[in-house]
Amino acid sequence: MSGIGSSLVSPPRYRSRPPRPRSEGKRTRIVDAAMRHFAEQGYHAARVGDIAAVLGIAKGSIFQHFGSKDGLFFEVYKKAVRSFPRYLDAPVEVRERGFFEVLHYWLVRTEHLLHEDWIPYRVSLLGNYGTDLTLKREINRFLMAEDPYGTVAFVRYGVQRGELLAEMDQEMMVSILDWTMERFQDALLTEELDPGLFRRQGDPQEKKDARITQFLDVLKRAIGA
Amino acid sequence: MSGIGSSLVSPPRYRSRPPRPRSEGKRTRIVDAAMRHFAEQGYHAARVGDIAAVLGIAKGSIFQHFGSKDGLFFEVYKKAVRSFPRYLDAPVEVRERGFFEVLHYWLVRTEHLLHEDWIPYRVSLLGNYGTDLTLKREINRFLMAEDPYGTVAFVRYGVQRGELLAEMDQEMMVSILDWTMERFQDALLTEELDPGLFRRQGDPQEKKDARITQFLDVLKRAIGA
DNA sequence: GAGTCTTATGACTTGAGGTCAGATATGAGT
DNA sequence: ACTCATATCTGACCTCAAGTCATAAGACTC
Repeated sequence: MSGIGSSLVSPPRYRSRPPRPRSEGKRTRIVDAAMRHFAEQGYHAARVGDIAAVLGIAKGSIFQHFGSKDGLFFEVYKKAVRSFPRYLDAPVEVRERGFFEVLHYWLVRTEHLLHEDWIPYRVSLLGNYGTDLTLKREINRFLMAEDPYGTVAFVRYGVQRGELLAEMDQEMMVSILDWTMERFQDALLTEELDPGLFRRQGDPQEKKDARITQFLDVLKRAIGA
Repeated sequence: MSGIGSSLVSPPRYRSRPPRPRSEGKRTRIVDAAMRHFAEQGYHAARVGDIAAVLGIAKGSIFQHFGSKDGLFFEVYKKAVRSFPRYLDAPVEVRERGFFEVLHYWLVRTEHLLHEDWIPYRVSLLGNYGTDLTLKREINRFLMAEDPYGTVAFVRYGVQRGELLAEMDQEMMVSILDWTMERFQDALLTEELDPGLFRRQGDPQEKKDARITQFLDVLKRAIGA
């Protein structure tokens, strides 16, 4: 844990310009193996040496490519988050039914996506709550810069359709949506990934559905037109 | 970072029953020094050895008392959070003006409290976002068990006064309040403690007040009667 | 003041992140 | 093919902080 912010982002010095294809491929393989490892072990328990061993390469190699454990995790986190769908990626017929139908679609859907591949979800959980404030700052910068879930566009969409309050500050609505959706999904997901991490223990399916509906009602009242 | 959950909570084995007064006093002194140190350095950069050095005691002593760095931090975190006021600690005249006036009171007030003593706020930030999922789980258990801000009682108060929706699940309202208040306060506070940690950079005071009003409006719509 | 329990000490062990000089591969130019 | 420059890989090595533990010191009881 270096703590030097800059070393997090800037890759090794000799990377003067062109990332050779061989290098690019190896980076990808490292990130994939690391993603799995972080997801399984958690940030602290994960060992860079173990990741190298799994890949059959030298530990030093990983540090050449990513500079530090932080740096490696940051790449892993970005890849994980980028693999998630954006709000407006919902099917057209869902989108046509409106803003809150899209939200409903994704809330229900998240659970299925989780079962298909829980690894990136665990990584995003780690990035959001389980690393270090220094890293968290990088992560927040990334989330603000990329808006990976497309929340901004989604809110604009809701306003254009007249489903969201036109007179409310859009940035406020984006924040509210980000905050509550993240927490609500964490609460749903961690029942399976990390029992006890957030409120409540596993509920039966019908209660989950009821909670989703209830949660959407709250949101509708909060920012709906 | 042991990762063994139990070692986190259960202090050293020989603590069969009665915590002698001498021991209790020393624990307190260690926790206070550690709180300052964690707040200043962050979780990872903080060194148990440094804390011991400041106190002029042996590092081993700290481990005797708290078992691990995690264990020490957990105590520090609990103390920090317990030092915060509960919602219903607001002055009577504010309480009489109603649920949302109490919220407003604390949102404005938080900034002042922060300036008086930023240390526990930073520690709570560390506990919420900057340590480890294992520790985070303990922390969430603690928050659920103790409800240190008195959110449950506060929501009940709002319902009794007829200011909150009687027909909505109270636990849902508690969650919504916890989630959004925490994040909103983080956003306000970290502008000063950790610029760039959350959305937006420092705004002028009048914009902050406007945001508070706006945020309260959202909450009123969301869960208000 | 002997005996017993509690607490403090600091040298020691462990182990993971990180470094770097040298070995090795790659690819272009001739 | 051969050379040479550049990119990449390696693994022994270093650093440093968490955590351990045998021993010493203190405190309390009778």
